[in-house]
Parts: sequence; structure tokens; C-alpha cells
Amino acid sequence: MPIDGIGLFYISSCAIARLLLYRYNVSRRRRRTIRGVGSSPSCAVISGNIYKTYKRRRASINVSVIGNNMRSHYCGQLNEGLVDQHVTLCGWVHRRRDHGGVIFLDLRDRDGVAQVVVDPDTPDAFANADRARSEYVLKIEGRVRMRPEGTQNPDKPTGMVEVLAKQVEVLNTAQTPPFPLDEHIKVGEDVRLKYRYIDLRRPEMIERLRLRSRATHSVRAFLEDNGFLDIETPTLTRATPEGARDYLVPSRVYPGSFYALPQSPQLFKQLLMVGGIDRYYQIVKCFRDEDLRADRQPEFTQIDIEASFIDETHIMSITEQMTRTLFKDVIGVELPDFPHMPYSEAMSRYGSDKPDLRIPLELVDVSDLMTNVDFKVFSAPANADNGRVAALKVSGGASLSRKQIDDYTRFVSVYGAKGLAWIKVNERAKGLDGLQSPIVKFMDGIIEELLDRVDAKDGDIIFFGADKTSVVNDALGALRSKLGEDLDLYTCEWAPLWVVDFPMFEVDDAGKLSAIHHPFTAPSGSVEEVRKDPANALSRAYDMVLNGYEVGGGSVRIHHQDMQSAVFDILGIGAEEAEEKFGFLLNALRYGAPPHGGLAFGLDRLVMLMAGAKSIRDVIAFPKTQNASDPLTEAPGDVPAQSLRELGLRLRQKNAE
RNA sequence: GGACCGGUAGUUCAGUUGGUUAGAAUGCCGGCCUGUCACGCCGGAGGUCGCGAGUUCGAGUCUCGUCCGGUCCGCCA
Repeated sequence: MPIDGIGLFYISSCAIARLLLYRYNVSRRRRRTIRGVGSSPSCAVISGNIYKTYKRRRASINVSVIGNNMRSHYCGQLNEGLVDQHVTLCGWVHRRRDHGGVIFLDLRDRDGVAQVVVDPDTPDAFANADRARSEYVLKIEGRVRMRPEGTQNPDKPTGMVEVLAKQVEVLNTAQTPPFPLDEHIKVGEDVRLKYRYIDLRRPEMIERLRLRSRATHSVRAFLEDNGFLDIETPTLTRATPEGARDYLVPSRVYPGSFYALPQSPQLFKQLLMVGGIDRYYQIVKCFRDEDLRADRQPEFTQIDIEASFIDETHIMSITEQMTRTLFKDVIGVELPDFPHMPYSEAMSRYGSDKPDLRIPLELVDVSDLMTNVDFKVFSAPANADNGRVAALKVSGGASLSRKQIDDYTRFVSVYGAKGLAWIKVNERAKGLDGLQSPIVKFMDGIIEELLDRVDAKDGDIIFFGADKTSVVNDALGALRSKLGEDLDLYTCEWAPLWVVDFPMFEVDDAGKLSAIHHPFTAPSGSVEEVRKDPANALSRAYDMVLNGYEVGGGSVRIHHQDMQSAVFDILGIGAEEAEEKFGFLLNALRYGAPPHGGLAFGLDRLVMLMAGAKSIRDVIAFPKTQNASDPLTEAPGDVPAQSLRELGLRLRQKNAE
């Protein structure tokens, strides 16, 4: 009992201290960043380098050394306030500067770098400093003192002080690292991944992982405060017929049968709702055996959320607040209110279901102008049911060179566009003579209306896409993002939004319907309406989009068995298959399933954006390469024949033919 | 499954029309240096030009194949 009491007291006093500290930091940050929050309602105005922002902010964190029995302080904690104190530091030799009579050691730990001075008055320490090399692990005892006048370095966080070493202990030697740890030297990612444990020592990498930790902490705190329960779900589960390819795990006990690693805890979280949990969350690994991208790893982390007796308005409101809190807590950014945009509007105005609203460009539909032009490339799609002709005007874009335009033409070709027509508006007042374009000769009679519609001014360029609607949207949507980046057209730093009113199904090339979200998403209409016209049914799904990335997505779920069966029907999942694969879910829906819905965030993407990283690999401690391999462990690897035999597996001959 | 870019010293890169012994910077090793902070100065070592074929008198360089890394399309409910 007394022990419990002490423990409780200890925890709560710590928590209070942290809370106070946290309050202090938040208010300081708010003062600094609120200036940057600007005029546009859906945009946070650019307020300088984001990495700098959280780097600066981190400097104010008091890192606890309680329970650390080898060191008294972290290197990064040294400051004028510690002058004349005796400190013990532990860390790695970041750099060694040997002046013959005096040796400077830059000692690095996860919190920063401290300068240690070793002079010959302490011969043992001097000898050890002399043999120290890069990345040796040292323990240093000494006195903190101000650096002599004229040698202070205000560019470094600990640059006003140094530690005069009394003892230098070599805790471990180190081989010369395969690459330098200086942040200003770039190193190939394959080398970094092979020696990830060294790469992680780089301040930039530690900083990103710290950011990630703070992000999950913020999310957990928010959700716990709002009554969500953290509940774990199985990792060994069963394969689902729809969706991504599953990672399979053979069963030893049932030879020939397989577990699947979850693509998400979707079904389990719905079962938790039927189980009366009411509010659930989990920060959880998910697995999808599909090809990788900069923002896609075979295993990734979701912030998974589900709630009962709630509709889409409330879920979006809660998770939007969560995201806003997250950004404020972790990088001191006040996100604006998130606008809601129907899927159809996103597609027609931006050619994407995850538009980057930092970019001021928009697709403008000009199909109606092109129905009669003497130019088949435009008139054919303009007259086709599933065709579209759209324009994308870039202010000041007339200065683009022929080579740049050719590059963009090649760029859109990967999306299926057969070309990229353009008009340079050199001088509108001169009429056709003031335009420069390979296609303007076909635009006789409609050119003024066209220029008016896109609000073309002297110096602009107008790009055109004309093809099947999906090709035009893909191509011009991608071109829009590309131009935004190449020409640095961003009007703000953060542009979040909700995309809503997704179609329920999409038609594939074979004419078969598949679920756009997933087959448990509730359609907007009744069972009868959905069965009658599935192709036009809308779903109660929503995606959170930030800077052109889908960072989260969810829906209100089907909670009636008859609707669920209808959707399986439409998807071509027969009653028998549905019963076999999802019988447990259909059963659960018969036993009093509450109305429920939720959302899943891609934690890696969120952290990547907050960290200003280009790839989620940079915010994952041990990521995989684009071929889904790990250069560090060399996974995936062979297994002994005996293991296969136990699992009832035999490999097919590799070069059978 | 496909397109594109890259692979040369530990690292980052240069390498001309195919032509002598493949270079630079940095790192590493040795020496000198008591106020540097990406310390400085002097000297030295370090190469399977990803791998395999082919063309050629001769290949880092040209051709084909292949492996690896990256970006993207398809794919990713």
C-alpha cells in the first residue's frame, strides 16, 4: 500500500510538472506562430522553414535524466546556467579536433552536441582523448565553464559553454563509420538503410523519430481525453477477398491453411462496436502486399478510430479537432478550418480526389466550346459521353521554354494523355496574332470566349487535356501538382480539406463494380435505391486530405445485415462466399449492431508532412526499400527446408520451363 | 507487369570521339600543432569502374542481358 501511494504521488507530480511545462511551451509557441496564420480561410500562410520551427521549439524541452545512472545531463542541455557544475556526459565522438596541446571533442547524444576540452594537465584523460576516434563511445566527467572570450560560438545551441574534462573514459571503440554523420553531406539511401543504426544517430533522424513520438503521444492524449479506449486486435487473422494483396502466414497446425496479416483492423473494430465498446482507437501496424511508393510501405501505421451512435459530421469534427491539436502540439501550427468538398467537385476542379489546395491552379471545363471545332482531338472527346476537354491556365507561364513544354508533354503521357496542347498568350489585344500555339488555328470563332473563360492575361499559358474524362483528370491533375511544385506556386504552407460524397462503387474495365472505399461502407440511400442504381449511389465516406496527400479516410459503416448482403451482392460476392468469408460479420450485424463509423489515419504520412520529409521512409526507424526488402537484416530470407516441411509447404521449381 | 534516372576509392562525385598508369573532394592512417568548432599544415594508403556476355587491336566509355537503389504508371477496398 505505501509503495503504491508513493508511486502514485510520483506519477502525478511528474504529470503536473509536465503539464505545466507543456502549457508554457504551447503558449510561447502560439505567440510565435499565430502571426503566420493568415488571410485565406482554408490556408495557413507560409511561416518559414517547418524543420526550423520544430527544431527551435524542441530546444525548450527539458529532457529528464532521472533513472540514468551513467550521466548527469544530456549534451544538448548544457548552458550558462550550469557553469561551475560538475557534470557527467555519455555519448559518441561527433568530431575530434586535435591541436597537439589541447584536444576538443564534440560529444553527441540524442539531445545535442557539447564541446569537451581535454588538456595535458589531466594525462589519463588526455591519453584517452588522443586515441578517441569518430563514433567512439565516451563517458566524460568535468566542469562546465564559459568558453573564453572570443571563442564562443552563438551558432550552436551549447556554443557559449564547454566542459573541461577531468576524466575521459572510452566505453567502447568503433570502426570508422561507412558514411559521415554530418547533415550537410548526402548519402545514398541504400547505404543508410544497411547501417540504419548509424544513420539514426544523425540529429536529423533522431529529431524525426522524436517528432513521431510526440505525435503519437498527442493523438493518444486527445483520444483518451475524449473517452476512446485503446484496444488491441489480432495480427494473425484471416484473408479478405477484396482489397489489397494479403501477406500470408502459413499455419503449422492446419497444413494448407493460412493466416493473413491485417490490411487494417477494419472488421475487428466494427465487432468492437457491436461489442459495446462505443469508442475505440489503436495505433497499429497494417500490412499490404502491393508495390511501394515514396508514401507507401508494405507495413505502415494507422491511427485507427471507430465510434458508435455517431454520424459522419461528428466523426469528422472529432478527428479534425484531433488533427488540429496534433499540429499545434507537435509543430506549433494552427490549422485552419477544413473545408468540405464533394468528390465530384474535387475531380472536376482539380482532377484529383486528393487535391493540393496550396496550388492556386484549377481545371476549367471547355468541352462545350469544342463540340464543333475542326480538330478531332478536341471535338471527339467534347462530344463523347465519357470524354472531357479541360484547360489549365498558368499565370505568367508564357515564359516556359519549348523544352519545358516538351518535358510536361512527356510527363502527362504516363497518365495516358496522347499530347499536351497549349496556347501562349503573348498579347491579347492583338487577337490571334498575339497568341502563340500549335492549335490556335482550330479555335477560330471561339477563341475570345475561351480566353475569357480561363481569364487569360498577357504572359499566361493555357494547357489543354482532351480525352476520356479519367485520362484528362489524371493527366491535368498531375500536371497541376507538378507545375505547382516546379514553379513554386504554393500560396500557403498547409491546406487541409475533407473530400466527401464519394461514389459507392466504381466500374472496372471488365464492367464489374468494386467498392471505392471498402465493402462495409454505408451507402447514402436505402437498400432498394442502392440495388436499383448502384453505379450512381453515393457513400457515406470521407477522406482527410492535406497538401495533396490522403492522410485519413473513413466512413459510416453498414450496421444492418440486409444492407451488407445487398452490397456484397452488388460486388459479385455471392451469398455463399459472403457467408464463408464474412459470416462472422453478418452474424454480428444480426445481434444488435449499433450505428457506427470511424476513420483511419496514415500516421507515417502525417508525420512525414509535419517533418517536411520527402518519403515516409524518413520517419520510419527501419523501413523497407522499394522492392520490399530490408538491406539491414536482408529480409526476406530463406528458411530451412525443415520449416517448410512442418508447414506443409513445398517450393515450386524456380526455372520450371 | 511497365517507363525513366542512377550504380566509378569508405562516402559524394568528375571521367572528353573508345586510346598511356582511372582523378577530385572528403573520410581513413602517420607526423606537426594549446582555442578550435566542417580546425590547420605536411606525407601516405585506398579501385571487382554493380555483375555477365558481345563489338573492337583496345571498353569505365558502345550494344545486349541481368542485379541493386530511386521516382512514377499499373496496383494499393
